[in-house]
Amino acid sequence: MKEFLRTKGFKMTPQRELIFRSFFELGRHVSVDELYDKVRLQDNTVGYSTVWRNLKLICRVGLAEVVNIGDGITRYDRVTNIPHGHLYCLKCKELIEFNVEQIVGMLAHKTSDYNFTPENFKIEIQGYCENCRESEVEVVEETKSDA
Amino acid sequence: MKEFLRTKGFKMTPQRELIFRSFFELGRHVSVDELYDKVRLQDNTVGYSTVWRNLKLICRVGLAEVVNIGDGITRYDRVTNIPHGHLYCLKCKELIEFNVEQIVGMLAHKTSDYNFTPENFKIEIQGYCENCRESEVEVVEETKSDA
DNA sequence: TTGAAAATGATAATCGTTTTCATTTAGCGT
DNA sequence: ACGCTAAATGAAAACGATTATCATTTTCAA
Ligand SMILES: [Mn+2]
Ligand SMILES: [Mn+2]
Ligand SMILES: [Zn+2]
Ligand SMILES: [Zn+2]
Repeated sequence: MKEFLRTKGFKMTPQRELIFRSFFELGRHVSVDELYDKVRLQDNTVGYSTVWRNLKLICRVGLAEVVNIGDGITRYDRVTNIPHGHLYCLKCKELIEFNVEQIVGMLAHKTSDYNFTPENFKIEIQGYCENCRESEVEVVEETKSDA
Repeated sequence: MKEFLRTKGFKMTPQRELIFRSFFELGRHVSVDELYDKVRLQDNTVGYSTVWRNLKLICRVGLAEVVNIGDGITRYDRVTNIPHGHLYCLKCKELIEFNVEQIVGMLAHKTSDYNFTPENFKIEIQGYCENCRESEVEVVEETKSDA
């Protein structure tokens, strides 16, 4: 990792190493606060700015990307070899990942119609998960009588 | 429109009427500030809060939905009969719409594997438009500094 | 070893969003 | 038409996540 960063022109530091390691341990959909908390468990001198900046760095070197589920909190998702989209449950806030390899392929083809060069694809579906499905109907019904 | 809102339990006001009309005149990807500016051209007594609240109302009654292109500004897009995705140019910030009717169909089918009930689909592709394609490489090199 | 460039940490600034609250208004029932 | 109540408004402040600032420390290549 140190070498990987060096070739990209960045230096390695103890804080950076801890932050990177902690991020990959957390794995998915990591917010700055979450990562900060995890990092502080091992070293409570690391600053918030440092965590934030390194999270951006992880993105810049292509190891993660931003995922925004609409709750106002920026989360960072490690980049996987297989592209995935997100199913976001509006009720329990669960975030399910699903394979979008084929769909990305089709989208990539579609963008060529616009002479557009894609860099990344975001496919996010909001709705209701298996468990929250029933209560969805109730909510809709309530909204009616509400009005 | 007045009747439409009344059936949903909302009142009509001169401000609301102006805001709704202005929103649909602007059409696509409208930020609060943009709408506020447009509204103020016709009535410079309308408050920012009122514009913001009515934009939310337009969403609540199903006439618009939030679109987030990652620049930190929430935009509101009128709901169209045909679902569309967005091509967002990372350089010139252009926002191109494209048809995703077929893809949404496939995604809807895919979600059933997860017993997930979709409510809405967000398909956003970041990249470089025709005009900005060449300078893409340079940009990546430049983006490497503190804060 | 050493100097330039980068990184850090504390803090403050920024900025879009949301809330608060006193006041006004819409529109229903009478 | 009138009065009432819930909704809507507008000014301002609160909020909160993100980003910038800056003095200090650290890395690493020469
Ligand atoms: Mn993910
Ligand atoms: Mn659009
Ligand atoms: Zn759920
Ligand atoms: Zn462009």
